[in-house]
This record gives sequence, structure tokens and C-alpha cells, in this order.
Amino acid sequence: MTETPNNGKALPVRVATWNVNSIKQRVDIVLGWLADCRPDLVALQEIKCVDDAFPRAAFEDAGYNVAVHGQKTFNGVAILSKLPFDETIVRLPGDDADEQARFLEVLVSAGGGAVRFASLYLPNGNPPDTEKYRYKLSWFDRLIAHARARLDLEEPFILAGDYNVIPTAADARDPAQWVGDALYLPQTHARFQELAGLGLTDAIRAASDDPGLYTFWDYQAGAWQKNNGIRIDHLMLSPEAADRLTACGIDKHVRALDKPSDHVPVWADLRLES
DNA sequence: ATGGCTACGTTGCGTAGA
Repeated sequence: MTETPNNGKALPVRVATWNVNSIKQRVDIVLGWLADCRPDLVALQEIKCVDDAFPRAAFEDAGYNVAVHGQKTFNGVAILSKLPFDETIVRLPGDDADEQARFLEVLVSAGGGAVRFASLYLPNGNPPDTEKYRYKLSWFDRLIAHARARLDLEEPFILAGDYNVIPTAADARDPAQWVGDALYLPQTHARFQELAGLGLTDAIRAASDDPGLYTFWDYQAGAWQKNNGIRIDHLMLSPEAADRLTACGIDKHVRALDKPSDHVPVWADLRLES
């Protein structure tokens, strides 16, 4: 993480992403985490409800503005923000026939500058020999095209979400278990590397190349107890955001709570300037 | 030991997740 000159006042902004696996099942756990972590911008995935069923008031009472792009039963993304929304954009461009609620982007003003923040839920894609994997790759290509357009704006921009991508063997406790899986196939890795190659920085890997940094542990087979995890939730930062990265982390402890999500939050601190 | 768990909605048990 590089130090940049700071001519004005430092304005710390904490951003985070969390696949909550049903927001209605997770309200109290999310509120408790918000009180501890105190993030400014939070990308949520797998809210699993329509917009009107999102427990909006609970988060507004905690001091957050709420943007929701949901659907019945599956998928669904949302953004919580202490800052008001200047723009809200739903759906990833590139396929008007795509009905799945997997992308939401907002623009907020922080200290006289703009911060663009997106919550994304990239398709799982299993099993790989089906239309599900073709949809994953096609969605990924749309994301790459959108990221390219956004990077041209030269703004602090964070693509936050559940990518359903294990980037490297260091991101899984047992990489052999994932060979041939949609989260770990060469075509999946190629897309993730293409995204990074546009100039987006994986916040966690900018800070550490340690193994054992995971964001998901399956409910099954005692995966949590055995620490059989994978790192699939990522904060991808534009150069203007990556240059201002001061700290980041994974809030692993919430996986041990009663009735947890199978994913945990990933957060990053950006030192913006006013 | 290739199943184990959790959530959804059609409240049964099939579908989906990763």
C-alpha cells in the first residue's frame, strides 16, 4: 500500500462486502456486525427477497441509506451507505433478457469527491458442462466490459461482491477438491485475471500473500470446524481507490456465531481526501 | 465415507447453493 500526498483533510471511508445468505434470516447478525465494524458502504449479496420485503427500517434506524435490487427466492443484492446516494444503477449492462438480480451500483459523494461502489453476485456456474457455466462466463464478460467503461472515469471505484471465483491455489485450504469446479476452472481464472489486468486490485492480496485467508466455509461436512475454506468474496479496487488503501481484513469471527451465513464480511479502509 | 447443511416456497420435499 503506497502513501499518497494528503493536501486536505483525511477522510477515512470503510467499504465492505458480505454474502448474507438471506437478509431476513440475518438481520440481527448484520446489525451486530455493523455496530462493531462501522463500515460506511456495505455490499450485500444473496438477500433472497423482493425489494419490498427487505428489512429496510432496521438498517435505516442504524444510520444507513438502503438501496435494494432483489427478486423472489434467489440472488438479490443491496447496498447500505452512511452517505446519501447521488446515483443508483440496477442491473449489469449487456443483456436485457437477464432477469437475475445480481448487480447494483451507487455513486456517493465523500469529501467533495465521488466514490462509485457496486455490489455484485457473480453466478456460481456449477455444473460446468451446462448452461449455468456458460451464463457465468457470459456474465463475467459483461462485468469486464462494464469495469472497462467505469475505469475510464478515473474515479475511486470499488467492485465488491461474491465473485464465486477462487483466484489461486493459495485461496483454498484444499485446492485439489476444487479442480474441475466452476469456481476454479481455467476459463474462470482467465476471466478473473482479465478483470485484474484492466487495473483492478484485489484488496486482500494487495495487503498479504499469506495462505489461509478464506471468506466461505460450507455448512456441510464440518467445513468450518476443519477450516476447509475458500476465498471467493473480493473487493476489487480501481487505481484511484487502491492508491488510498490503508487497511483491509476478513471478519472471520462472525462465521462462529449462532445461525451464521456461510460467508463472512471482507472490508477495506480507503483514505480519501477532502 | 462423495454425504454431511441451510434457505426458499408449492409447508412437501424439490431446487439451489459452492
